[in-house]
Amino acid sequence: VTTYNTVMDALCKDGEIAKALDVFSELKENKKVSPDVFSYNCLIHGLCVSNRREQAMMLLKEMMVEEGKVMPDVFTFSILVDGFCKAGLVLEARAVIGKMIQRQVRPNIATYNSLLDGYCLHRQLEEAKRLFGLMMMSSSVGCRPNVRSYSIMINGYCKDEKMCEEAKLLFYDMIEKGLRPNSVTFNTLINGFCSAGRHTEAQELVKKMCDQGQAPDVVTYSILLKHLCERDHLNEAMILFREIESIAQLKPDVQMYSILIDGLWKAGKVEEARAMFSRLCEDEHVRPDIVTYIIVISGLCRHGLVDEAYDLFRTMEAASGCVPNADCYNVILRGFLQWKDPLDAKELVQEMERKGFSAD
RNA sequence: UUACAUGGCUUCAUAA
Repeated sequence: VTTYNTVMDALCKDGEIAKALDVFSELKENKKVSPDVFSYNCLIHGLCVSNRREQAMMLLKEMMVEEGKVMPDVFTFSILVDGFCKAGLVLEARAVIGKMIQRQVRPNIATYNSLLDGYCLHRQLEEAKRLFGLMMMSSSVGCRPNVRSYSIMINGYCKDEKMCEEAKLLFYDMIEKGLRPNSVTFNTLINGFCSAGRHTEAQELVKKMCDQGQAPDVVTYSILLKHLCERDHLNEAMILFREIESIAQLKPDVQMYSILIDGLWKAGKVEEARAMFSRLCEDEHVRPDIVTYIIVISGLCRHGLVDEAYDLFRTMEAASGCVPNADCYNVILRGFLQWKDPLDAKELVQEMERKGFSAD
């Protein structure tokens, strides 16, 4: 079973749900081995990630109906709770928690963390605070907040520029409680301060991070780069980028490249933007993804270079295995509408319709 | 062998 599960998990994480489901039916028909709770959990996870929560719920039903077979565990329910929360369906998530309690399965810290995050993402900070408060009282839900819970709350507060003071309080509170902020916690807070325009404090946090033996990572630098670009400090951004490679010895990832490319396009530095995109394409550690293409295509369009944009649009799949999605079509369509013959745009719309995409 | 937190784009909506 373990072998089957490992395969299914890998398939799910690769987005190959259909194949994972095939392996699952094969496993069901197999006379020697049968699916266990791990098999169900990883499939349910895969289905949730690909927005197929209905099907995930069907699998849960299957587990609950068939007596004496495979019983859902904390993981099963928590995965579903997380799936619903990420989709903004907090009520459904709560219903799942209700179900698990009925089945005598105790929600654990991960279950609550998902719910906390769900509230935060859904702009229900008040609810998140309430739950977090409950978690802090040892008698109530039976699990105290951990580093992740704090990071989630800090992120929630940071969504609102006016609340980063509160975020900072939480940061000190966790240290007081003996929890060590990790790089995610730092990055979250640094991003919050940068977004609020409090760059000095952000820099102090970076320093504090180093002092505590947490070296800034790719995400930390991406955050700094992004805010430098947004403030039109492209030269500084480029200098920092070079230092990231030479001094910090970090390998830029797609997101970091994309941040820079976007910043360069938006600053009108056409040649530098092109050059950075070529660098990305030549870097064997990274591959441009759909977001990168959207950035470059919209950058080209913004500067009237629609033909070049269209060329890239048509070649991206062959070059990087990146299939244009609806957003990508819309970006090139906007370029056409602005710069080209309406008939060409019309043709594009028809192509979109054939693919089931709608123009916005 | 399975679940939970941080960084990238476009449009739109909301908020102001």
